[in-house]
Amino acid sequence: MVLVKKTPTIQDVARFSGVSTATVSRALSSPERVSESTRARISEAVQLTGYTPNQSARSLRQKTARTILVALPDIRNPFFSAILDSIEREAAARGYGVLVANRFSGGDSGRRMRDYFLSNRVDGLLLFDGSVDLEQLMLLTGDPAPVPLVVACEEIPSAPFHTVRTDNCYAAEQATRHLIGLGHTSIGHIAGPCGNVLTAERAAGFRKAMGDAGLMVREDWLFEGAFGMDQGHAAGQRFAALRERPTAMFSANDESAIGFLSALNQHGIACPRDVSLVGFDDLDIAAHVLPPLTTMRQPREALGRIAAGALIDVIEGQSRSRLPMHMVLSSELIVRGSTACPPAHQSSAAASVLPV
Amino acid sequence: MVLVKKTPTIQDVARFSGVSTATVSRALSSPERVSESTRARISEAVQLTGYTPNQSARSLRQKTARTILVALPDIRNPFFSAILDSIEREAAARGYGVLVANRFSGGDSGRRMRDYFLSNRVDGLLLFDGSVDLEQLMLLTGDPAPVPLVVACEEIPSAPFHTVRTDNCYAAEQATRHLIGLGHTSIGHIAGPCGNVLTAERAAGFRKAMGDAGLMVREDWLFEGAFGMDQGHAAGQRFAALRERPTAMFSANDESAIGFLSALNQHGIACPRDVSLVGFDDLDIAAHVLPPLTTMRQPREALGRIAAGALIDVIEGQSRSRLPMHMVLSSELIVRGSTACPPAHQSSAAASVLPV
DNA sequence: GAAAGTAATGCAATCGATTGCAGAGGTTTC
DNA sequence: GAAACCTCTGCAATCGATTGCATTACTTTC
Repeated sequence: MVLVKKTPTIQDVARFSGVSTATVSRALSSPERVSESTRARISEAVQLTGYTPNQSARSLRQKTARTILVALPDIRNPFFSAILDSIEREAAARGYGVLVANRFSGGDSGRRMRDYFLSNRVDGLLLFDGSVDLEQLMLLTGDPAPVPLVVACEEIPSAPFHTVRTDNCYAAEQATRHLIGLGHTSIGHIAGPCGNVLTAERAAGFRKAMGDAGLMVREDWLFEGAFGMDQGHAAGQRFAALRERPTAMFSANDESAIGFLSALNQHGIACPRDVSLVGFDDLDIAAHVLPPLTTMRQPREALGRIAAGALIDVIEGQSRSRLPMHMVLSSELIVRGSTACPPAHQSSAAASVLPV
Repeated sequence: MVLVKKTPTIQDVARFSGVSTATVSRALSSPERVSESTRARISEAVQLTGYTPNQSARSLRQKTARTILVALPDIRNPFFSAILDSIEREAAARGYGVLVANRFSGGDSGRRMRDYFLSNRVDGLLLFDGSVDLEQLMLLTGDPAPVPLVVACEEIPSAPFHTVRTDNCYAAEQATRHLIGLGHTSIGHIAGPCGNVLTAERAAGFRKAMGDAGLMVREDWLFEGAFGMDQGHAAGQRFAALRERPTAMFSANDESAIGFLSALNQHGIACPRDVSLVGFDDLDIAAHVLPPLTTMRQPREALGRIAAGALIDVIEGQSRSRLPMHMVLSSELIVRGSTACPPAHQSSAAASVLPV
């Protein structure tokens, strides 16, 4: 009694409109090659049957999947989830689906990626995780014709791919200069996980700004935040235990900074009175912690959009240049309440007043 | 000179191992049907050629995509990104890919979903967005054989699908009781966006706990937080402007609560001294704001894992029951620093002491 | 008015894996 | 020793859309 409706195929449409499947296919993909009247009959039949092309059949024939793979280190990180949002939007607008592969590092990541391509599930890869083993993937094709791949955020030096990233080094420099401009001379740094390219770049920017200003970088004022709130908190604990503390800190990301802040509070260290703090990323939360966090805003929406667009351009062979392009987006300093002049300034001002 | 390596097919493996493609196929999918020696030769050839089955061909023949579609209202929301993380893990473990469709509501959502199924791109749908139009999707098949679909978080009453969710109403009740247990009698509520099922359930739990305790719910102490930090902040502004304020607030989610907190701080209203605050979700950030947020922890990891598992069971026809199952996970109260006894208690205690 | 050109359409091969059916060769059963 | 029954394997159809080539029926050109 139950009428099992088969999902309509191109055959059904062809039968309904009294033409061959070839004509139906052409009517849908290159309408100008089909006469007006036939086209009308076909689109009527499409309406009637509710036909949608079978993607598997199309993929098999055309060897494209109309799907991209996004490999992320940790999707729970709000930094990445915002990017994924804009990737998804751009991809959907261009008719591509988005497959996510999370925590995409570790031993067999190369093989897993390779399988995605070999099994024809995806046309391209958007890689946000620099720790992935690319060697395996590179085996896929000869060197001169690598798989469509765009590397985002992380830098993979000398690889023949487009990259999209923000200028971490310069941004870190700017963040540090902001503190220096406020009068701070003793400044520490909460770094990311070691081995990470971002960590290295941001630390380099910090050192550069310090060096340019003729300030010393004290190794005991460098903490590892590893990009997590808990690790930032731990850094805060160690900070509180210092005999001599810097008057300002630059954190390599907002999450570390927020964890750091919460530890400060536990120890009765006030921000920005006792210590100024600059974060990195401008997560939504940054404006809402106490005090609101001064931070370097990363253009997350643009990053995802541009990376996805570039990848699809490569897939469709529309990439403007044959050579790998390296796109660098710039960050913006957002000054909020977590930075102020150093207490030393005030006391030295006081000192210079009192003796008079 | 460039050797274009074609991606290896089952034909190549067959040729290498001197058997037919049928045997190779069987060796890979049901090894027990192939003799030991042949199997060895085949797996050697697989190694040698680096063969991976073409998923499009397989999908076409078997009418399965080994992919699920996850429809989310907003992936940037950390609540959802944590769930997506566990979905992805569970799906990957069972050999399924995860396609994400973000902001999956609005006019044509039904048609978009229908197309995903009709085009054979996905085998099932994990729906986190109650505002999606299911009618269109239901047209796909007869009523008795609906598409594999699991509805998570949101409740769609009387629909013939498995659902996985947390007991929002009871959890909200518990959260409110926690405040009542501390001695609060004037309690307000920051609600979610109106029209949302979660909003309604959490508000209902709030009202239930208040009613059970014989407490009045004052309509001017109900704010709309709409689940965003900015809206929570706005609610905080309105709270600060009240002539008479409640001594405690229950917020329908952590983000609203955090926005609310930041507004309180701007107005010099101290939490928990002047007002206690309970959130909902236990985002990572909740432990790191100031004061650390008391909140109802949602079992996010379990939610994603169970929902994905249930969906794949349905897809593979292993679903234990033919009837829709309604799984309800329970939440846990995490008491942190944002809740305390009401100031009224202290002053009344003081009052009762002083006159003596 | 013949040759050439063009527009619209159909035929049938093709993509790569799966699977129903059948056959070959061997073993068990009575 | 014939019938029945395995086990292992191959043949060829099949899934649904795309596309190179061929065909038909006009139109244009000189």
